[in-house]
Amino acid sequence: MSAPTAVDETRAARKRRAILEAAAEVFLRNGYAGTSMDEIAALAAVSKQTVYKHFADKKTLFTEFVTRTVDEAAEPVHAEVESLQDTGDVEADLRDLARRQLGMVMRPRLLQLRRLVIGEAGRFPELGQVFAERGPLRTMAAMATAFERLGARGLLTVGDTELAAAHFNWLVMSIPLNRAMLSGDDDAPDPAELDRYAAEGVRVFLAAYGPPA
Amino acid sequence: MSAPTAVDETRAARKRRAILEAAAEVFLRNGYAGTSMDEIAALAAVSKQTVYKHFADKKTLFTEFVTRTVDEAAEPVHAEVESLQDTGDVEADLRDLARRQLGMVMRPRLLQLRRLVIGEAGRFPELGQVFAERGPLRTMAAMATAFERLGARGLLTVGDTELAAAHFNWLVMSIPLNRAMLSGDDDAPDPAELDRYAAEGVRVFLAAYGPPA
DNA sequence: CGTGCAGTACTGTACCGTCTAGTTCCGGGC
DNA sequence: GCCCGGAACTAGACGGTACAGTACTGCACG
Repeated sequence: MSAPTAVDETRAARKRRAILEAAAEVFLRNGYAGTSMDEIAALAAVSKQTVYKHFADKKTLFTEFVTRTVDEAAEPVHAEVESLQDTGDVEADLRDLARRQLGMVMRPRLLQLRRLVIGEAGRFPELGQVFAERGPLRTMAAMATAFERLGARGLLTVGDTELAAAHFNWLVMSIPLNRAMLSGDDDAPDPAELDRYAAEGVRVFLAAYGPPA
Repeated sequence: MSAPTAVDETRAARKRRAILEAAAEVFLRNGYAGTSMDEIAALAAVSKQTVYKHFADKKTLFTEFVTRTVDEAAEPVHAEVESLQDTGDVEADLRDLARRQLGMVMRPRLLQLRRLVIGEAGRFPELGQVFAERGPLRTMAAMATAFERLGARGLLTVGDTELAAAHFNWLVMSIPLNRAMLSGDDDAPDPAELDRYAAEGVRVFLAAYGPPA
């Protein structure tokens, strides 16, 4: 009967969640300055009083929403990386990993969030930091340790593993991600295209960091 | 005596320029929604009436400012690329090119502009398109033709020249650029660091696209 | 039955775009 | 060199709207 919404949740907690969900939608659509608290309250089907009961002010609600959303989005990405270091087929598994990460990063919601955070980075620098640290930086750190292990097994030739991880990451993601940042269009791009970017990125990566000839 | 301001300029043209310069500063600092026309007028030392004489409304002023700034910033980047195709030392010249482009893209003003355009891409998609087309896309297209020539000369091994240009571009720029996008900090990064990103990017690029062994 | 919430009015501020009234600039005729 | 007429500009008020955050009343849910 009840949607994804957990039923055994105090009324207050339910309201709080409704507010955060509404805030997400409106902030992502209209930006920080373009969003009004009235609109959020209306969309959450909640009185403004209640909004201010849960969140001190607009800024607090905004930062709460951003950090929360970053965490939700970042979580599933890291798990994938772990399994990489025990791979038997480096190329195939790298390609798989690349493709999956691309799929994650290019989800419409995450694209919108990235745009929002970048746009406000000058005014909310701490949000940019949160986004970077809990998102890409954490993933790349995990990747760097995996690369280190693969290097020890003789399957990769990496000097600076951090740099290699960054190169891998951006070889795969840069093209579609940067295009998406500048075009307002958030629809998921053609999967075949993403396949291609993943494969070509991995190819270039392995040419530079592959096992010694 | 007279500052960079050209003296032989009609009064109207002078005012117009003052308005655009003020708009640049305020928009870049406070974003579109966070900027008021009063503030621009005040900073330009001009009455609001005059602002509206020159620009129909806020949106018009904004788009005019963005397209103008994009053009100014993009121009010097393209010239560099041309000379590449006649190079004698591919690696050295690629590294040089990479380093110079990095220096261009990482200028504070251009970083702020990029953030602004990305942040508003959902609401002003045409601006994102302008930015992309007159900026990175044009540079990459020029690079692709240079690569084609270098391929013909046997100095590179490129199949898809467009893809190779994109890979080159992002191998060099992604790391510092994406960091800058998310940290609010626009100060030019350590030059030695940029040297390193240029060199390492070129190294990886040549491993994949270098002359046949 | 009492607390938490809806509904809504309210305060104070800010802003866009227009308007008015007075002032300065500037080129052309003498 | 001097003056005039019109265009451009200044300064600020103003209407209309929107918004952040507060206050208050009554209702219904737990």
